[in-house]
Amino acid sequence: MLRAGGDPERLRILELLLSGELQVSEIAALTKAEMSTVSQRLRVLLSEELVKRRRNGRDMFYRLADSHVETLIRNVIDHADPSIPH
Amino acid sequence: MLRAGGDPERLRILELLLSGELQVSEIAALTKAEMSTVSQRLRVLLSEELVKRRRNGRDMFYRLADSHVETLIRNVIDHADPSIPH
DNA sequence: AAAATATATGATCATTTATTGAAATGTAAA
DNA sequence: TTTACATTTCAATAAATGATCATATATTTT
Repeated sequence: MLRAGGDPERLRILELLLSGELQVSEIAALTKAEMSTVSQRLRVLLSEELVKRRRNGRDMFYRLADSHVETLIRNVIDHADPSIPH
Repeated sequence: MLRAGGDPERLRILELLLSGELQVSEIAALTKAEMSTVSQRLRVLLSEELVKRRRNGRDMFYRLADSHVETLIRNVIDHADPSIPH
């Protein structure tokens, strides 16, 4: 699970999801990566249950899996830079 | 930082340190690994500031770096298996 | 049903990362 | 001041990981 969050690009996705649901294309745009790359990254995060997803028509919306994950990400950010307010 | 904790063997060391300080030889014995291997793992944890160390004579004692790390580890354990009491 | 859009999958390849034994370092004891 | 002990570093090999691309699947629109 930590390993899944351990890649900078995947962590970046988790951080983006702190603000709410996003679809793959949105994440691709925000992180400037190919959709297939993003899809791969999401697959890893999904397999470690760091994120969940729901389908809406042809879109797939991803979100953080639960409050543990949210706590974890915030905790990591705080450890990395305690000066950033929560 | 997450990557440092993302290796199962290194995470195992962090878990052991939840209970308090340990010296390298103790960790080696507990995890059944070569001391040089343990030393390498500790170096990674140290470089990401997940652990700190102090020297006492020829022994080197390692401990978790701070409360963030402790929170992080407990949070990970809880996410992995919420049935384990804290 | 075909076309268009959105996402997922699998294979490959380059890069990173981990492990190990041997040599080196630092500390204390004889 | 030699010897022993604990830990670290080094260099080499072995293994795991991530990016990319071509292809596949799913859903909606026409």
